[in-house]
Amino acid sequence: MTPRPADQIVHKAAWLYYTHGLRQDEVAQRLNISRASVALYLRRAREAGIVNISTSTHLFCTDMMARRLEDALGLDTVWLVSEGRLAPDPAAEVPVLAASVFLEMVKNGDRVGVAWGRTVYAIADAMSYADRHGVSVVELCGNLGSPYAYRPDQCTMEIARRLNAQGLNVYAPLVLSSDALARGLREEPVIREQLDRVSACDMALFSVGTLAEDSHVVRCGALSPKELAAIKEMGGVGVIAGQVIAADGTWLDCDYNRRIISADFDAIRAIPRRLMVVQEDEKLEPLLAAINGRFFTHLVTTARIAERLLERLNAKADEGEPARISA
Amino acid sequence: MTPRPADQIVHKAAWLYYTHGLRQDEVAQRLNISRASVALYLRRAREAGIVNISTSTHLFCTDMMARRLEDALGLDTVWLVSEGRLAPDPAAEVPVLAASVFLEMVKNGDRVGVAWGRTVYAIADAMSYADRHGVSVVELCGNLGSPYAYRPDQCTMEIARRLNAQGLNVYAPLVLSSDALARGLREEPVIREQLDRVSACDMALFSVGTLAEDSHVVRCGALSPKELAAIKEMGGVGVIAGQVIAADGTWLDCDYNRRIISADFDAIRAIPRRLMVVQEDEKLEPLLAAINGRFFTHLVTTARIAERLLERLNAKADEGEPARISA
DNA sequence: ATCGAGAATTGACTTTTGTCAATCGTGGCG
DNA sequence: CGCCACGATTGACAAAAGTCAATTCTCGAT
Repeated sequence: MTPRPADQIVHKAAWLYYTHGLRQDEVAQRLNISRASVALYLRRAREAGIVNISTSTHLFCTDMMARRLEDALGLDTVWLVSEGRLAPDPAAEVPVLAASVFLEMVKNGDRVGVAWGRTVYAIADAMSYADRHGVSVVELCGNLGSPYAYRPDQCTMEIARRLNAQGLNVYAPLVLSSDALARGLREEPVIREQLDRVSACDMALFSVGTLAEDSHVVRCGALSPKELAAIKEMGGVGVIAGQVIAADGTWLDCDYNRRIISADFDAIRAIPRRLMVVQEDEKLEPLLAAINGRFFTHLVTTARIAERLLERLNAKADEGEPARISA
Repeated sequence: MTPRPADQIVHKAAWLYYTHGLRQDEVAQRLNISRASVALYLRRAREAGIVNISTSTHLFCTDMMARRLEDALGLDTVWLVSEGRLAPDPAAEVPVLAASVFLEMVKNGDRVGVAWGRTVYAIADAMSYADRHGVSVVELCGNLGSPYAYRPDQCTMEIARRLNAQGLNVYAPLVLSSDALARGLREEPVIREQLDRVSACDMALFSVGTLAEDSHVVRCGALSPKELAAIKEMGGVGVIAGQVIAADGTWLDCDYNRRIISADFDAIRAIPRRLMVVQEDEKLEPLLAAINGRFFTHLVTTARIAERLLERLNAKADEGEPARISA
């Protein structure tokens, strides 16, 4: 790869400025260009990810509530955003924090599984560029062909781009029209292989979906309002990687779930580090279900949700039913 | 590591400033402190590693290496060609890159000194035509009368033609049969004047030669295999503008060198911009010698050579002998 | 050769950041 | 209880960085 002269000078300016700590006018002098150009090049370097600036997320796991959640749920680490001067709207801050946490969690050579949805997309969007080696990003579930704004493959590819990693998509639709077809497709070697990659992941990133009329699965066309009602009737409370789960965190045995191409829940649970991100207050119930299903080991959410989570856990504990929830 | 309360505010300031891109005064307002404090906290955050600013190593690894070489050798600019789709054989790309680098470096009215050799000839060959005014191209050393393919005057004239410049040759053989004759010739006013032109050059272009059996100096007939062996015995490792240099970059005091008509090393070093071009892996040792002799300010070579160069420099530095190499 | 569109570059100006002496607050000690 | 010492904080100024309209350069089309 012969360097283009244009990039060369941008990189050089960034090197002198950030690595050597020269001032812009010194850089300009060295490169025989105007200081204004240096400022321009530096901006480009930042935008192109030649320079990475990351901030420690330590601040958000110092909360007492975060500690209590970790203990109560047996989680590895919990990060909480509380409202205050720092974050006028905590929910809006969640993807930003999640992006930083995610970057801190990804190590060189990792294989990372990502699900999809509005939350995951927002995280991808907030993520800064990072300089990882040998990372691959794989989809945890099938795709949606429709021209929906947050397509699974877009999430995957965008995150891969930011990590300078390889993106691997699943070449199948998320939801098929019949059980039989889905079963057949799952047995296809290509698809089989792609889904098997999941358990070999080093970490995973996902959110949990709700089962409301305006929820993601409905709006993206995977689930019709009529089906939705039936599924809720049967005990569905949330969505993990496209599949419906019951309140106890188990796979719901329903027609819809049988028509899905997605990672097996056991395969997901085999991934050592699994980051769950929850923004919306409405996701409390689905989140509780995900907890019961032991879907995640790390959590980023708002203090408000954490509070309500703890209330619910304590209530359960008082009723003498701690077995399921406190792992 | 429980954070001290004092660290909390540093974290917050860093988060708002670096992750959210607020200005210092905005951060100050949010945290109810003075902007001066924010500036102080941010400095601490950087020093404590709460924020991490790094330049990408993977995405621009050849650029990184170039920057490191520049730093280690105190060079003005280093350009590297690495293998890739564009250049299956990086060495073959070197003259092409060198030609465009050279053209960028030549300004109207410049006097350019060129040495000769296969590399320089290849550069001349790869050079596109440019419309410079008042440029003159002068030879850095005497000529070879023999019908050798890459004659010094051919290099000079070809480059002059491409630059629309005036070519000035040295009207003397490169190597004479006796010390005395060479000394006499050097005192000739015409020759004297021609060699004196060298230090008045604005830039120079050259490569460094090896001292192998099949090397340029041998094949062109300047040096017999027997003489070659003797010279290597005496510590010769490379050739600059027809003259043999030792590993430390100094002129080798030998019979051959005394019979040469070429530019004085101090005159060459007086030229402000000096472009060294190295294609072949075998030239590592001669190149190291040329570095020690501070013969060049700009370098075009392959990533492979750069890598080995850095290894060697680091090895030297570890042995506590950095004085010579890191200028 | 000439022209013009679009990109790159720059000088001049504004905004933001860095610095430091002066001030404030706090805890230890006589 | 007052006083001192010392780190934290700040206001004011200097330095550096950001911005943008004007200019120059580039390159392709006529």
